Amino acid sequence: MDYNALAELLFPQIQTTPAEIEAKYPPRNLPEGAKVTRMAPSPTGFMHLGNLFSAIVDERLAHQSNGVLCLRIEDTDLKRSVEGGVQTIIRVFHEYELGFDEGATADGESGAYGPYYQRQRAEIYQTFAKWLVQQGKAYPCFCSEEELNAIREKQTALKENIGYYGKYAVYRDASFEQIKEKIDAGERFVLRFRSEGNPEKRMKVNDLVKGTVEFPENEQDLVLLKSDGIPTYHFAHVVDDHLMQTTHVVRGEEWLATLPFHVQLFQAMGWKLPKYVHTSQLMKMDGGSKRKLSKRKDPELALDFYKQTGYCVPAVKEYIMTLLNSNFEDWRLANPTADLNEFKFTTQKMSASGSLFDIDKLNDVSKNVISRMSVDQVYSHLTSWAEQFDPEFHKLLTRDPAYTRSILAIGRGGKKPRKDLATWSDAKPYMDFFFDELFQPDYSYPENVTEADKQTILTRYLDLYDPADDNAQWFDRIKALADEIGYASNMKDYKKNPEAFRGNVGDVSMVIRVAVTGRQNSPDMYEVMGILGKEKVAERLKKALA
RNA sequence: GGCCUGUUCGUCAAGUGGUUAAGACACCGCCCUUUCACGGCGGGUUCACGGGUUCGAAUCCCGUACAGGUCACCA
Repeated sequence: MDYNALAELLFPQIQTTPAEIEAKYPPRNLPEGAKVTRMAPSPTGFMHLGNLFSAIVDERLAHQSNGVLCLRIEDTDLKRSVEGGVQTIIRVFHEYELGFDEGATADGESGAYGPYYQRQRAEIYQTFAKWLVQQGKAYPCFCSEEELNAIREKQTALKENIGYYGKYAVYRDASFEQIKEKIDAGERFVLRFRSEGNPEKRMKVNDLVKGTVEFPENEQDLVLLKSDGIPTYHFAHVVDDHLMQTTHVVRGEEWLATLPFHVQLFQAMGWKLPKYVHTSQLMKMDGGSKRKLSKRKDPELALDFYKQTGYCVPAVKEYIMTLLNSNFEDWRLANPTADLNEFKFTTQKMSASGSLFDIDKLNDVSKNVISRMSVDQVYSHLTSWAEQFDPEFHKLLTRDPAYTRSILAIGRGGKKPRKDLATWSDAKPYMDFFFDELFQPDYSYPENVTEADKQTILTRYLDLYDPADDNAQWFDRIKALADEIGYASNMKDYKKNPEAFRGNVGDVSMVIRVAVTGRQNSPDMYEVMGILGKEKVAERLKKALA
C-alpha cells in the first residue's frame, strides 16, 4: 500500500506539513517548574460544580507555579454548542476569580498558541491526521451507523469485547483501489487509528491522583476524525495539548478508561506525554447509596444555584478546597484570615476516591466566611445579591444604608462573631423584623406568663426604655421590673427556689422580645432596640398591647 | 459482561508495619447564657469481608463483596 498516495487521496486539500505547524508553536518562555494547564469545556453554557472543581485545580497548579492557564473551547460537537455558551463560561469563571492567561475571551481570543476554538483548528488536526496516514498509522473507515450497530450486536451475542478491532475492523486492510472507489463515489469516511496494541500486554501510566494505573494495551481502532473532518475529543486532546504545551492535564476520572488510547496516540505522534491529574467524581447521597451528581435531579450541581441562593464565591471555593486538599481545613484553622491563594495546593493531597457533596459542610464553611467579613463587605455583597434576586428587599436594605449596616454589625467582629448567615437569602428571615414592611409578628409569649402580667410588663416597659442607657443599665431596668411584679431578677435565686416566683427575668425579657421583634429568637435585645430607636420600640410595644 | 478505579465514624478525612486510629461537619447530651447565635466540654461497636506475610497489619500480598467509571462519528 502506498500510504502517501492514500494520504493525498484522503486529504488533497491539506498541503501544510506537521513541521510548519510545529514551528508556529515555539517553546514557552516560562520559569523553571512552571505548569501549563487548561480548562477545556464544551460551550454548553451549563456550568456545574464539576467544572469548578477541576478549574480550581487547573488554576492553582498554573498560578502557584507562575505558569499559564488557558481556556480552550471544545466545540467539536455541534450538539453541545449553545449560543452564548462561551460567554457564560467566561462570566462564571470570572465570578469565581479564576483568571485565564490566554485562550477564548468574551469577544474572541488572545494568546500566541491559538486558535483556542477547536473548530477553527480543523486544518491543524487534518495535517497531523494526514501525516498519520502517510505513516500507515491511520486509515479511512466507511462503515455506516447500521453496520457498526450490527457489529456490536453480534459481539454482544457472542459475549466478545465490543468495538472496532481485529476481524471486526473491516476497513483496516482495505486496498487502495477499494478506498479510491468509495472516495470517487463520494462516500464519507471517518479516519481511524491503526492500533498496534496487544491486549495481552499491559501498560502502565502514572496519574498524579490515582498513582500508577495499569491497563491492557488498547487494540481498538478508534476514530480520530469524524466524517465532517472534525476530530474526536481524543485526537483533539493529543494535538492541542501537545501544541499548546500543556504540562498537566486535569480532567474527571471518567477519562481514565481512554487513557491507554491517549498514551498510544502520543507515542504514535512521537510526542511527550503530559502529566495527568484525574480528579475523582463528586457524589451525592441518594436514599442509601452514593451516586454521581446529576444535572436533572440535583439543582445544587449547577453553579447558578449557588448564585441564586446567595452563597458567596469565596465560600464555595473554600468548600471545594476542603474536598480537593484534605489539609486545607487545618491550614484555614491556623490562618483564618489569609487569602485562599496563599494555601499551598498539591496534587498529592487530592483524594483518589469520590467525595460526597455535603451541603451542611458548605453552610458551615460559608457561615465562617461571612462571619469574618466586615460590615461594609457584608452590606455590599448582600445588597448586590438582593438587587438581582430580591428587588423588594433590596429597596428596603438600601433605603437607609446606615440603618442596614447597624443591623449587620450586630455581633460582628471580635473573637466569637455571630454566625447567622450561610447565604444571602438567609438574611431576610434573620433581619426582617427590623423593617415594618416585613414585620409579621408571631406573638407567642412564654406560657407561664399570664395575660395580665404580659400587659403589665409591656405597659411598664413603655416608660422604662431609655436609649441613653448602657447595656448594664438597660438590663437593670428589666430586672427591676421583674422584681416589681414578683418575677426573679436573679436566675440563681430562681433556680434555687422556682416556687417562690411568678417567673424569672428571662420571661420578662422574652415578653419584651416577642413584642418588639415578633418572635422568640433574636439577636441581643439591647442592640436591637438601639437600632430600632425609642419611637419604634414604643410603637411595637403598643402594637403588641393592642 | 470485559476493563479500570475506589472502600478508615452518618459525611469530609489524617494515616506510608508498632498511634489510646487525629481533626472538621452533622447529630445527641451538658455547660455558658434574658432568647437566638457564638463559645466550651462530653458522647457514638469507624479501618468492607475472608485468608495469608509478620513478633506485630488500617497500612504489604491474594481472593471476595459492594460502589463508581468506561466500553459512540459525545465530551
